[in-house]
Amino acid sequence: MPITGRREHIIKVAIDLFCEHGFHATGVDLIMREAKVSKKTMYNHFRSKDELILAALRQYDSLFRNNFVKQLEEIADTPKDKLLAIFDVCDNWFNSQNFFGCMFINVVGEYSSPDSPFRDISKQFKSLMKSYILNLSEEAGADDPQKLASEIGILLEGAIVTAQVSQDPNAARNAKEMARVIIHNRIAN
Amino acid sequence: MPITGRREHIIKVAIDLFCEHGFHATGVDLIMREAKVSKKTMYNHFRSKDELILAALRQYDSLFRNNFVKQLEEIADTPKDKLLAIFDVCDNWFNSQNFFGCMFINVVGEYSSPDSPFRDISKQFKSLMKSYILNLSEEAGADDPQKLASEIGILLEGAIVTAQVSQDPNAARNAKEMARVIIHNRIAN
DNA sequence: TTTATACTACACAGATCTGTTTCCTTTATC
DNA sequence: GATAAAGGAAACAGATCTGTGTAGTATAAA
Repeated sequence: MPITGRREHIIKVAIDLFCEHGFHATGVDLIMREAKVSKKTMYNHFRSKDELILAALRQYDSLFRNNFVKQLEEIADTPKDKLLAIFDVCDNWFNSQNFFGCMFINVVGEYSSPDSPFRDISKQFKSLMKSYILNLSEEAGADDPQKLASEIGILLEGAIVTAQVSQDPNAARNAKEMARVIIHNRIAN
Repeated sequence: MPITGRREHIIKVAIDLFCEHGFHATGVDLIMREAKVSKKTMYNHFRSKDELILAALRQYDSLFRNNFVKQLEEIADTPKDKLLAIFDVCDNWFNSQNFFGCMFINVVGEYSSPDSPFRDISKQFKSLMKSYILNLSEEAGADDPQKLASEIGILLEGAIVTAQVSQDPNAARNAKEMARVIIHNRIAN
């Protein structure tokens, strides 16, 4: 194990465990055991469990968004197609082995205090996702890009939760069909 | 305190605490303190914390659905109006003081094990909600009631999570507008 | 080779959690 | 009023959790 990668490695392991088992249920001991590092090392890199959670959320934030956009641009060219392709990327995500819903939705369920930093990061993540969608909506020539972006955002959240809780394999496809109708309805030409 | 209401009272208190703070973070001690009952009484009524969680989920399941349908029928008459009124009821819910998202979405975030009874109850709750929506879709004369019900369901989940995580006050209204478009698109006459 | 840094392994402290038990009091019923 | 069931208060057990401290080891740079 290269010395420089230790911190990143711990975060990576922590992300997986937090996603699968939640935040309170995932103990520091489990993380350090899975990451194969000593507790001393853990607390050398992170002052507390909360700081590790913070680091994990931050890392996952950029990781997820980069990956999401990358996949999107691989399978769609025009802004309008990209808006629709959001749900194709989701379909892959939902059917992947390690799908446990959205980490940010889940963390807000566990930490609802209005001044929790985890809430802030989650809200910011959703805001950044929406910004990207807004950009696509503008490029696609929507009559009201803000509204269309909000709507696609709701469809996205709805698909995620439906796939997670109802375990509906058609969640992404159903959301995509709605998106198609809405987009058609919200773009003049 | 009437003796017959003790069990119900504990469940009621537990529901509130589980909703606000989550399930792992809510200790048995806090519940018994808030409910003003001794630990003996708690464990006399519930074999374990898990059983209390189960009872809370079951109680909230019927409570929420009854209340939801009741509100719906108070403000809308026709099936089509009821489908739309779903999001008006949501708007009230989201703006209520004690809105911490959907208890069933939250519990699945904390207990993702495929054989967890909490998962089953959550899935069942979502299924029952969808059944009701499906009934309305049929009565409204939708071309494909199943599809419309699935779609309204996704909009509902999306609105809940958007209100909870993004704290968007327009979540319900935006979802309703989409519902209007979709319904118009899915009903022939 | 010396020295500083980061690591492992592990014991430990202190808090908290679930669940049990004890002792005593209240309450409902006969 | 006697009796039985249920509850309250609180100690307790045992597990688990976060976080610290110690002692010894590997590694990298001087």
